[in-house]
Formats: sequence, C-alpha cells, structure tokens
Amino acid sequence: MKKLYIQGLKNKIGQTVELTAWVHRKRTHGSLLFLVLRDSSGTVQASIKKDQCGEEPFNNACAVTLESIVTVKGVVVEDRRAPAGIEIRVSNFNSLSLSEEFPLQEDTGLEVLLDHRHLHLRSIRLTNIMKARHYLLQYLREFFIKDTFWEVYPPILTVAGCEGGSTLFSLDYYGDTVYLSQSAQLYLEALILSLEKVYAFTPSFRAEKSRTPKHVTEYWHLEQEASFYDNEDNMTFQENMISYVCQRMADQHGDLVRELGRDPDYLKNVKPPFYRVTYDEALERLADAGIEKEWGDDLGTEDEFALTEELDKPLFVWRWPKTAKPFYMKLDPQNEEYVLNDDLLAPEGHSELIGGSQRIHDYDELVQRIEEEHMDPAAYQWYIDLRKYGSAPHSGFGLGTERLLKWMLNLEHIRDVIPFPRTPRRYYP
RNA sequence: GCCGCCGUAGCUCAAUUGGCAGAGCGCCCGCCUGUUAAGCGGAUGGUUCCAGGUUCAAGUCCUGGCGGCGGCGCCA
Repeated sequence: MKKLYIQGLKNKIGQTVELTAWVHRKRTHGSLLFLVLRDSSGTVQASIKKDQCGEEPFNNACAVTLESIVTVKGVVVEDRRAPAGIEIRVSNFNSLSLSEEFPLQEDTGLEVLLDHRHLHLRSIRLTNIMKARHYLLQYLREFFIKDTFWEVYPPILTVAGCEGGSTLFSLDYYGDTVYLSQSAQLYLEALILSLEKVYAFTPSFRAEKSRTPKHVTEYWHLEQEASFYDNEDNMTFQENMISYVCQRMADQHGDLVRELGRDPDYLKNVKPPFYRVTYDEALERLADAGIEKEWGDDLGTEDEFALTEELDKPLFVWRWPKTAKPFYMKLDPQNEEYVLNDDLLAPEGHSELIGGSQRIHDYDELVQRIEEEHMDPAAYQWYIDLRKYGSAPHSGFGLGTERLLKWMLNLEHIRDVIPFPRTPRRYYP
C-alpha cells in the first residue's frame, strides 16, 4: 500500500523512492518525458529518459493518459529546472490504473465543471479549499472545547421550523409530514438545561429559491447555545471565536490561504473588538450614504455592502426591531420594540456570517410572543414546556460555516467551499 | 418569485445584412533530451439545445419549451 506522499519528498533528496500518484500533466520531448504527478499532499515532476529507464518502461510512460495512477521508482534530486525545485529521475515505471480521456481541461467552463463536479474535485484549487475547510472546523472545535462546551447531536428530521419565514423541505414519514432541519437551535435550548454550554455542527436546509453567491439549499450550520450568557456575553464569544480561527488559519496555513487568494496578514488583523453599530445607527449610516430605509426593514444586499465594503474586520449590527426578527428573541427591557440580538456581517459584502440573540426564558413572555406572531403554540409545546422547569437565561447563535470560509479565503461563490453544492437548480452530482 | 444573459466539434469560442459550418485547445499519428498549460507538422471531429413557423435559403428572424449562469428579493 501507498506509504510515501509527495509532501515528504523534499526530505528524501538523493534517495531512491517509489511513488504512487495521479498523472496531473504530461509533456513529451522525444526520448525525454515529463510527468507532473499529483497526490493528496501536492505535486512533483518526474523526468523519464529512455536511456535511463529502458525502452519498455519508457514506452509505457509515453502511453499513459492524464489522471491515470502510476508508480514511479527513481532518485529524488534537486534541479532548478523542475517546477518545485525537485524532481524524481525515473528508473522504473508502472501504470496501475489507466484513465480514459478526462472530460475536463484547463479552459473548461463553469457549466461543464459543475456537471462533472465529481471529477473537478481533483483540481488542486478545490483540493486546497477542502483542506482549508477541514482546518477551519478543527479550529472551531478547538475553540469550543477550550471553553468547555459540549458537542451535541440534534435531529435532522423535525416537525417545525424556528425561522418563521424560511421555507422547509418536507418529506413523507410513514404517512406523516416531517421537515429537514433548518436550525438545531430549539433542540440546543433543551440541552443547555443539562449541559449548560453546547454546540452542534449539522447540515441545515433552506428551500428558498435564492440564487446568489452566498446561498445554497444545504449548508453546514454551526450553532452555539449557552446558559447564563446574556447578549453581551454572546457577542464577545462570537468575536473571540472568529478571531481565534482567523489567527490559527493564518499561523498554521498561511501558504494555503495565500494560494487561495487571501493575504494571511489580513486574517492576522482580525482581532477583537469587532466594529459595532446598533440597528438604528446602521440606518443613520445608510442614510448618510444616500440609502433611505424604513425603520423595521431588514437589511438587503446593497445595504450590507454599503456598511461593510471598506471594513477590515466584521461588523456587528445589534439591537434590531422585534418585527424584523423571530419570536424567540428576548425583548430589550429598556424598550420592548427592540430585541437583544446581533447579526455579524463580514467585510467586503461577504454577507451575514452569524445571527445570534439572547432567548426568551420566561414562560409568559414566550407564549405572548408566539401569539403576537400568530404562530401555533401547539407546534412548539415541548419548547414552551422547557420554560416551566428551571428555565435559565441563555443566548446562542448560528454560523454559516461556508460563508465564514468564503470570506476568510475571499472566494467568489459559496459553492466553491462545498464538495457537492446543492442549489435550487442543481442537486447532481 | 422577478429581471437579464447564454446554449454551435470532447472543451473554449467565431461565423458580416438571412447566403458553402470555422478556429484554437484536447484526443489520435509523426518529429523533438529540460519542459513548466512546452513546441512544430498532420489527421479526425457537427441533431448549431428541442418543437413549430417565416423564407428560394435559418446557427442567424418569429413563437413556444428545456437547460444553465448572473443580478435582485428572501435568508445563514
């Protein structure tokens, strides 16, 4: 089995190695052949000369197609002429799995790439993005664990939504209708009454036909919920968390970040405190920029862009009108037209990363808000029930993982950070 | 849901006012011992998205449909 990875070759200068990898590029020069080989760890050039490896292995190498898997044996040498400064001088060659003609090439357009996503994932760029995504999740989990949060596992099949307006995907459940989860929040609110501080990392589904660079119908939702956190604690946690993962990514994988299009120094600069404006202040800023909004309106794409395009760190927009937000958010005791909440907006119009709030923990207040919103209390009975038995004040938030990574890597489209993106028009492959 | 754009060779795209269906790249063949998406020569390759219509003649114009992308709205 494969024991050697390309990444490790730089420590084997002068040694003879046997490497199994994919054929990434092929350049022929008569009796000299270059193969650029690729594995999960990187690429390396192999040079194959007829007079050094013999006629039959050479001819086999010449016949190999792009994306075939091959095993080469040879000595690792430093050579300034090679793309990465080192190459393998091949003395023996074997083809393990000959590829048919690969449908994708350098100038392939978006539609064909998306149709062949299962093959496009072999690109170095998408491979690097998948690695960055892995690291991001590692650092997020690190942050929660250091702060003694418990990871929990809420259901994906649910009976009711929690985001009021959002559209749910429904499916048949032995004759009943259930829905794919759009948020684990309500379940986390049950778990914080035993574990106190929890987080969950789950798929969430939104059936809206949104076609923008920041929407997919299936995304990975990181949700936090904590007893005895007020809204201020909640916002502080959010900015510390975002800062932590930016620092870690820049420190540990600056080269990866740079290659994908973001200067690691940009991420290094993302430290608390983040910028903060209240909703009312945000409307004033927009008015100064010539954008007139009705009080109570949600912020649109143009508004978010105007507020964040010049920023070097995320911006909290907090204390929103209750009419613009869901029923479970705690009303501001100073003025019950507002809720104790925050939206965290990424710079450069990369959109909303986080929505969070303090939650209503009082039974009567919750029932009243559900009635005000003309919702059916019966659908939320267990959730309301939680407020009867030792109900702790608490706060929490939900983070769109893909949006966070899209901003951190400065990518054009959210589908780039997902191996098999689902949009209203695409669910294959 | 609304608005816009696109659909021609395996891929990326041309095709003048409606007048013979083209190029580059890839695949295949040949040459080439230092290439970096190598280069040079040759050959192959077409249901012009689908269905109607107008016309002597439609890739091009008209009607309808299908598919995709971009923007807005909605949302994380």
